[in-house]
Amino acid sequence: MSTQGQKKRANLRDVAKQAGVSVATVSRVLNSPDAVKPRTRALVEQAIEELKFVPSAAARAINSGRTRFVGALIPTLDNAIFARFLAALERVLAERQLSLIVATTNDDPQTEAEKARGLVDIGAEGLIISGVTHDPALSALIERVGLPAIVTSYFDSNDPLPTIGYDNAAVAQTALRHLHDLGHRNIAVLHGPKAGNDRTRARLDGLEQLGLTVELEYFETEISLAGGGMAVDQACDSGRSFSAILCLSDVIALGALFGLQRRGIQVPDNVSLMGIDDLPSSEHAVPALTTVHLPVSRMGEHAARALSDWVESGTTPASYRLEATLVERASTLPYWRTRVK
Amino acid sequence: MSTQGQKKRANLRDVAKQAGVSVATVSRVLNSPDAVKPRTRALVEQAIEELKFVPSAAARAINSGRTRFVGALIPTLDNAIFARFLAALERVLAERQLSLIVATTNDDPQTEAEKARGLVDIGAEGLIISGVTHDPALSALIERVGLPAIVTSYFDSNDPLPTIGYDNAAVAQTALRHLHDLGHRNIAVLHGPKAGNDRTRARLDGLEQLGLTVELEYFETEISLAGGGMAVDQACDSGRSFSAILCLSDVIALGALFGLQRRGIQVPDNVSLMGIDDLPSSEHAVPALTTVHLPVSRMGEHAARALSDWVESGTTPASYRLEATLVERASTLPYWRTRVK
DNA sequence: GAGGTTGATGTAACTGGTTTCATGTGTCAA
DNA sequence: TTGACACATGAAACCAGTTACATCAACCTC
Repeated sequence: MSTQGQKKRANLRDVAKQAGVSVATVSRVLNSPDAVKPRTRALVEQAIEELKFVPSAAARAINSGRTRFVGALIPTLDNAIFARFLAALERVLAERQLSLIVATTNDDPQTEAEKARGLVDIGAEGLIISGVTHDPALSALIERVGLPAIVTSYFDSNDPLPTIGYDNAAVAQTALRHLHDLGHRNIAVLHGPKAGNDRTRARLDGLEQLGLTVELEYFETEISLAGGGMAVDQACDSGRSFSAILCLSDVIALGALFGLQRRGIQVPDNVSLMGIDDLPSSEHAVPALTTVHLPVSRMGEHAARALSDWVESGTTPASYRLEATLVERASTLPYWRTRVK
Repeated sequence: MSTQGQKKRANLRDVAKQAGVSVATVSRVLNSPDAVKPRTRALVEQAIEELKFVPSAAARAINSGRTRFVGALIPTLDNAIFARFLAALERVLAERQLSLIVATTNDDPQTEAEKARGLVDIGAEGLIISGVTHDPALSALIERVGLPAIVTSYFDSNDPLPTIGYDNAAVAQTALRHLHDLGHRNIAVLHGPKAGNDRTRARLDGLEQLGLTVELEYFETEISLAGGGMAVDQACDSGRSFSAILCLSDVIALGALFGLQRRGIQVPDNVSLMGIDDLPSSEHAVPALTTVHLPVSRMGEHAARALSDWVESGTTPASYRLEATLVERASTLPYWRTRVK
C-alpha cells in the first residue's frame, strides 16, 4: 500500500528516494551503468522495478535537444509507388535509430503545409517532402525553423532545398521515345489529375517539349485501376484510333490493361501499352508491361541517409539525381506488327 | 549583429528580454493571446518574428505530459492491405490532431518488440499492433508502461488487450465453404509463410477445423505476385489436379491468376480461383476475382477512434469484431461447369 | 604520515516551457 | 474619496530529466 503509489507514473526523484540515493546516481544507472558501483546499481534497479519507472521521453528530449523522429509528407499511401518509397525510408531510418512519422497530403499544398506545421509542433527533427508544388507557408516554415528538409520524387539542382529524385520530364520522354522508335504515331496519353500534382505536370510538359512528330491525345483520369479502366473506355469510344497507349503511371496502365482485356482488345497485338513507375504488378501482369523503372527504393534509401546525416551532423546534403531506365517487356510491339482494332 | 544571435535557436527567455516583458507574458501570447493587451502582444509578436522563435515541442510535452503521437506496428508496407489500413488510421488520427509513427516488423516478434521499445522511448502515447503473435517482452513493456495499445487484424474478446479485427479462421472458412458449395472437392490452397504470421496460421487452422469432405493440398509461398506465380506453377506441376485454387491472400491470388494466364489456363473455365482480402486489384482484374472482403479501412478508422479516445480520456475500448463478407465475382464457377485442364 | 590520485556519489544548476500566485494599475459605484 | 473589483503583468515554482562541479573516502607513493 505504501510502496505501490497507484496515483501516477514514478519519476527520477521517486526512484532516488526509494533507493536511498541521489537523482544523479539514478540517472547514471540509466545512461552509463558502468560508472556506478554494482551494489548501488542493484539497489537502484530494484527501485526502478518496484516503481515500474519509465523515463519520460520529453524530459530527455529537452536536454538532448533530440526527439529522434522525422516526418514524411507524401501524397498518398494508396499508390504502391509511395508505399514502397516509404518502406525503404523507414528501413534505413530505423537502422539509424530514427523513427518516421507519416503524413499524407492528397496532393493538396495547403494540407501539406498544415501537416508540416503539425510535425514541427510535435518536434520532428527533419522532413522528407514528396513533390515540388508547395504552399509558400511551407517554405517559410522550413526557412524559419532552419529545419533539415529534403524534397524527393523530383530532381532540380536549383531548388533551394536539396532534391533527391529523377527528372520527371525526361522520364516521360524516355517512354514516348520508345513508342516513337517502335513506329507509333497515334498515341493516347492517359494521365492523372494535373491539379496539385507537379509530377504529372512535369511529365506532360516533357512530352510536349520533346517535339516528336506524333499525334498525342490526352485523357485525364484518377490514378487508380478504376481510373485506368475508365480512361481506356473513353479513349476507345472517342472515335479516334491509336496504335499505342502511354500511361503516365503504372497503376493507370494496369487499369488500362484490364479495361482492354474486358473489351477483348489484345495487348500488344492490337495496341501497345506502357506505363511509368515499374511496380511489381507491371512485371507480373500478362502481358508484362513495358515501363520506365523509377528507383523509388533507392530514392528512399538515399533520402533517408541524407536526412539522417543532416540531422545528426548538420551536413546539408547535395541534390542527387537518380536515373530512370526503360524496361522493355511484352506489352509493346513495333507499329508494323500491330493490327489496330 | 547584436540582435541577430546566429548561434542557436532562441528560447522563451530570449524573446521576453527582446520584448522587454516577462516569460509568462510571452507564454500567454502563445497560448491565450486574448489574455494580453494588444499593445504588449504586438511587442512580443515582433520579438518572436525578429528572433525567429519556434517553441520547443519537448518543453511543451514535459508540461502537458502529451506528445501527440502514437505508433503503429505493422508487418509490411509492401502489401496494399496494410497500406490501406494505415491510410485510414492516419486520416482519422490526423482529424484528432494525433500523428502516426510507422514501424514495420516483417512479422518478426523480436523486431516488433524492439521497435515498440523505441516508440515508447521517444514518447508514443499509444500503440496499434497488427496481429497476434508477440514477444513476451512486448506485453511486459505495455503492461509496465500502462500504455494504451490496441491489437488489430484479428479478433479475440479474451485477449488481455482490446482487439479490433475479424476472425481469421472464419474468414478462411467462408472462402472454403464457397468453393465447397460450388461443388469443388479438389482444392489447392496457396498461402503465405506460417512462421511468425499468426493471421496465416489462423486461416489455415480455420480450414482444418471446418471438417468438410474436400481434398486440400497446401502450397506455401511468399506473399507477393511472384510468390503466387511460383506456387501456381508448383501446384500445376505437382501432378495432382484441382478444380479450384484458394489463395489465403489476394496478392497471391493475383499472382496466381497471372501465372495461370501465362500457362494458358482459363479462369474460371478450367479452374476456379479465389482470394481473401479484397484489394482494389481483385475487383478490376480480368476476370474479377471472387474474394472475402476484409474491411481494413473501417478497421483502421475504428482502431484510430478507439485509440485516440483511450489516449485522450482514458477510456479503455472494448474489443470489436468486424464482419468479413464473401464477394462473389467472375473467377469462380460451379464444379460441373469446369473443364479441368 | 602527508600529499596525490582515483572512484563513487551527492548537490545544485540547467534545459525551455507552463502555471500559480502576488502585485500593481485603472475603472466604477458608494 | 475610498473600497471593490477586474485586468494586465511579473516573479518564481514547477515539470522530469542531465550534467558540471564538489565532496569524500580509499588507496598508493615517497
